[in-house]
Amino acid sequence: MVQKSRRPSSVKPGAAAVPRRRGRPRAYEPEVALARALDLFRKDGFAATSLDDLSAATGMNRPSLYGAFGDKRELYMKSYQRYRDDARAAMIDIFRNAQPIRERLARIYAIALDIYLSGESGPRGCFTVMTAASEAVSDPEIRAMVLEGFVELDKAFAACFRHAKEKGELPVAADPELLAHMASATIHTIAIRARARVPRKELEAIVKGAIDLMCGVKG
Amino acid sequence: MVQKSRRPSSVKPGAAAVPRRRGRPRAYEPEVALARALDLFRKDGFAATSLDDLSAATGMNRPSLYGAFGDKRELYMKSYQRYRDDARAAMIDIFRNAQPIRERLARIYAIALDIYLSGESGPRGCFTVMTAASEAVSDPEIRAMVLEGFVELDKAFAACFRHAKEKGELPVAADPELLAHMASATIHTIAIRARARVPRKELEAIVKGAIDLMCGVKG
DNA sequence: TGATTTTTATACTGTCTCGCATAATATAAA
DNA sequence: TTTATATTATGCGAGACAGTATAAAAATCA
Repeated sequence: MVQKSRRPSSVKPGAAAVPRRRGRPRAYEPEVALARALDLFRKDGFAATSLDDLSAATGMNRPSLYGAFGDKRELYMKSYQRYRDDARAAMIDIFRNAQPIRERLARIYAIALDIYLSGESGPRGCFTVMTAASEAVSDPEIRAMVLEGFVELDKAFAACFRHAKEKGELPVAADPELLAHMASATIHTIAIRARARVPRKELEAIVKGAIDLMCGVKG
Repeated sequence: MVQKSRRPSSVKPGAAAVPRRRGRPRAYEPEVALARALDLFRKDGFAATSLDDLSAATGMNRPSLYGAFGDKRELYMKSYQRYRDDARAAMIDIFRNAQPIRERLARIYAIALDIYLSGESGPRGCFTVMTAASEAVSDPEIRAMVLEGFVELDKAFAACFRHAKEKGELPVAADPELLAHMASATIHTIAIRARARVPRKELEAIVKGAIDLMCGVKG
């Protein structure tokens, strides 16, 4: 459960030779460590995750953690950014390739459910929602990040609905921004319910109903 | 900021004489103390709220807290039950008196917003959602309470939509359970966004859009 | 080889944490 | 009064916690 302490000296052959750093080499890969930290934070949240836990999970001792990521709060914020980057990467081609709106929404929610339901010791939900529910109230900087997360999702959905409307898939009276809020609401409700271990089947039923309502049952 | 240490000896005149307890009288009223504890938990959550904080807020010293409510976890669970009782009480006459569905929903969401946006140091959102986002994953008993909270809300909304359908306010094709899930989703999204300090106006716009979508714009 | 640089490893510090043990206090009953 | 009971008040103790100081280790450079 620890990063292997001696990394293979192999360097990608074609890649430009990285000018070997000067001192003792790192025993960890920052990307891997950050992913492990994110795993922990997603499960228990900021306050209930100790530096000892983080140290054990990342295989880094305390001073290395500080050197690499700063204090606990900074590590949390970097973990959150990483979460957002991962989620964005998982969705990127959906938002790029234009498909029929219903298909598009179905794929988005399927990926969201994969993210929310993953985790060895139970589903972990959406990290944006978790952070909103905890640190966001008392920490302005974290609150700003969370708010940005909400807005980003709203905008992405709105773009989908606008596109669909132009294609004539939605009634002319349809309001893309409003529909986007409902699409986000659906994301939020399945994220929260996932943490209470509502089974995937039920969450999928909620998603299906939401799509029907937003796009019209006949589609 | 402390409960007055000597309570007025006045007993409700008409009420049956309470057979005075034997030992030293309590310096606190359990109901008041529980409300203060709930206030704290709603703001910072379980892990970030210390017994010292709780002691200060309730005006009870540590042993009294333990005597009255058990350990921190028990106090948290009792606070949560109290939250649910309060919310239920605030909604009771809405779910009893049958009104047009749109009016009914509007009133429910207005009360919900009052609850979510209250708090001296910023909006605190919905305690059910907060608990789902934190303790629910690792604590089965708390998870069960949270799940119950979701189900209770879903059922209450479903009853509203069923009633409206019988009255002919909704299309015959309308599915009350499905609409209930969307109504709950709307609750969840405004609860979460409230904690990120989204202004009330915006939350009200989301609510209005959701009602239009669920009930049909023409109403 | 020796000096320099960067990271790891160990251990420490002061603070906070929860839960409880003990003693003081205030009431009712005998 | 004295005794029994129920609460408050004080504070202890073992452990967890975040962050850091110091020393050892592993690499590059000269």
